[in-house]
Amino acid sequence: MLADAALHFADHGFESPTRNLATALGVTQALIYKHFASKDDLIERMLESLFAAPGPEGHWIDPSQPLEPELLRYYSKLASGSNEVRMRLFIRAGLDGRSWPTRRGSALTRGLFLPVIASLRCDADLPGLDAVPAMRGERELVMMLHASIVFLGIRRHIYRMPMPDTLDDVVELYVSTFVRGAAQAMQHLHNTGEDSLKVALVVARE
Amino acid sequence: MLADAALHFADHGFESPTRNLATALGVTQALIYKHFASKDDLIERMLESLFAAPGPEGHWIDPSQPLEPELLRYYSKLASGSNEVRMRLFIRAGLDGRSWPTRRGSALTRGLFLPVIASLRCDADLPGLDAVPAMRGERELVMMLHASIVFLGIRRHIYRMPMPDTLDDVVELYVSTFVRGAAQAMQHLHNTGEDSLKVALVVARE
DNA sequence: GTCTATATCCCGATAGAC
DNA sequence: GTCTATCGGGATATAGAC
Repeated sequence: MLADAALHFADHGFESPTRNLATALGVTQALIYKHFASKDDLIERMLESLFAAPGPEGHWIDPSQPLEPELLRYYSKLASGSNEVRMRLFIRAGLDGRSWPTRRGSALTRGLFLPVIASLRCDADLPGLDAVPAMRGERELVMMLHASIVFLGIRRHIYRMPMPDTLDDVVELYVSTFVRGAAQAMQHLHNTGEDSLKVALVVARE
Repeated sequence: MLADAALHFADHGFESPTRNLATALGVTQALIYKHFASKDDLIERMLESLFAAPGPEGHWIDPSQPLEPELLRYYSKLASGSNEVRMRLFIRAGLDGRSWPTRRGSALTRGLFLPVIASLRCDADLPGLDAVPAMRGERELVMMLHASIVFLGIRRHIYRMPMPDTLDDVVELYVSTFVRGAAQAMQHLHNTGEDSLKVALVVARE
């Protein structure tokens, strides 16, 4: 039931009347209020079921493996498995000031960005994260790749632009371009003097 | 008046009641219907005033100038001047299936992507666009940089994450990382055999 | 141009039968 | 669990005075 509600709200927005939702579910409007205290209660529980992922606690990228294949594996899966319902609700939630999108930030930093930074450091013969904490600039650097992949999903699922079935070729293009560019960017970040990009990253412990 | 309506709808969504809009404008609700045939008429004319920009017809990037400073100039301006109202309405319009977002695609290709591709070709000693038409992979490559910059605006204006006042340092990081990575990506794109990334780009004449 | 007043319909939510 | 029926408020849009 929550999954069907998600499908409906993803398409029609949270302001869609409960009567329309009920029709889509094949039940009467009144029944919704036997299961949920209010419309907002339904929406929040639906978002929770989607975004409060129990989530793998470990790293999504293995920093002990070569970086480029790891990124390819992760982002190919992300791009091909990118779910229209999830993405549209994630953006709608952001526009409406619901808190789910921002809550996921620290999980992303711990599961993805930090291991990628560790791997980039290793490849560039730079000190590990134990010796020198991750810097804001390093996170922004990894965010560059992440943003470009997520944006493929925005083009496909938010604007519904025509896209080929597979984006593996584009993901490969982005990952290889990033890895080559990032090697020099990492050197630059670690060699310059004081800089706002060098500020140590504070990662919420959740 | 349209500008004030834009401000209101950007925050509260297109479903916001006309009464609330009228209050924000400091007029009565009935007055809106003396100026606009319907609520949807008002919304469409507001979006038109924002997105049907007469627009500079020429290139936004000068392909005869060195690429990196040109990109820095263009994207610093885009990132710092990125307008919250415009961005939120652009995303809302996309979610609601309004046509303005997709209509702007070809202007972007002609004004930005094609000149950048021309400049990248030149730097890599590759044939010009007259000899070999722009390829899909080249546009996707430039899109990588574009997406990463636009995503900064999404973090700031859609999710309203705390961001520093200036993002010039991040823009500089992205542009330099891109330019270095793109040099090799361009060679790769032009040297491989048949590939979906090599398909010639069709640009709508508008 | 801007207002008051109002028609008509639709929304979220509840009551209560089966 | 699911339905029918309905309440009170709020939505878009119109009528008509100043």
